[in-house]
Amino acid sequence: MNKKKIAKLEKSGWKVGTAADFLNLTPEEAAYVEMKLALAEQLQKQRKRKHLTQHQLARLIHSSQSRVAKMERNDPTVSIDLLVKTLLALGSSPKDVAKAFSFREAA
Amino acid sequence: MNKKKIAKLEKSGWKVGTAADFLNLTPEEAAYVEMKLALAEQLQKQRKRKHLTQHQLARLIHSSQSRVAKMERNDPTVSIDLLVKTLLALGSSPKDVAKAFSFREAA
DNA sequence: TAAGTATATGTCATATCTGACATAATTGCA
DNA sequence: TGCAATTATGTCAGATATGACATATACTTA
Repeated sequence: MNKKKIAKLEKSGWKVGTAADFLNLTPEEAAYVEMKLALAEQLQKQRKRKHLTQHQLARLIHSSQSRVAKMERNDPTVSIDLLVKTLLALGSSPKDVAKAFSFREAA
Repeated sequence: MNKKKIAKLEKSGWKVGTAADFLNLTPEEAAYVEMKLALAEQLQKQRKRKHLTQHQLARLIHSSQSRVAKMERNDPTVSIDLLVKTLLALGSSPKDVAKAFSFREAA
């Protein structure tokens, strides 16, 4: 499964169900994109809870507004590493991150 | 905190305590390396449980024995993404990964 | 001891991720 | 409506991660 295809899925399909619903994703691939999405959603939630703009969060983690936007939009160029580091910077504990890692609220 | 230093810490200090015990790690940095270490340990555990050699696991994930070794040794060039993908390939569920993500047995 | 198997380490070319920038689209509000 | 603030998207040069290879070290067992 190539990355472009996953990116497409991420853009069009996310919000209506789970990644596993889509074509040609192996269970591992589906689990992986699900996990990334869960982290992305948790990130936005935490940012908003702290009443930060993307720009402010970007400064906090020495990154840029555009990259924060990509994180929250689950852009395929964003790594789990970056998502995790950002959640930690927002004050999440490893346990919080672990929770975000495996659960995701229905949209 | 630079990467070389963390690599050093990972090599020398890990096994006797938690990363947070060491100098100059911010709480986020400490949490990050702790999480990576927990994933690395879980990975080795799962591989051994399945009676796979590093070489066999490498073939399974289309990687190389040396990279598997680096994953298990927590080499700083290994990303969380790769660790997570590998755990999923070994049959772990996202919940399993989440557990590994936040807990770590004493050595 | 030697030979075979497994794991560890160093290096490198290539692939992927990164922050940054420009700019577009969206949102909120007077 | 218009304007300011915020968020989204495309691009790129530099940074980091990757698989692969060579080779070293460790561990069995004959």
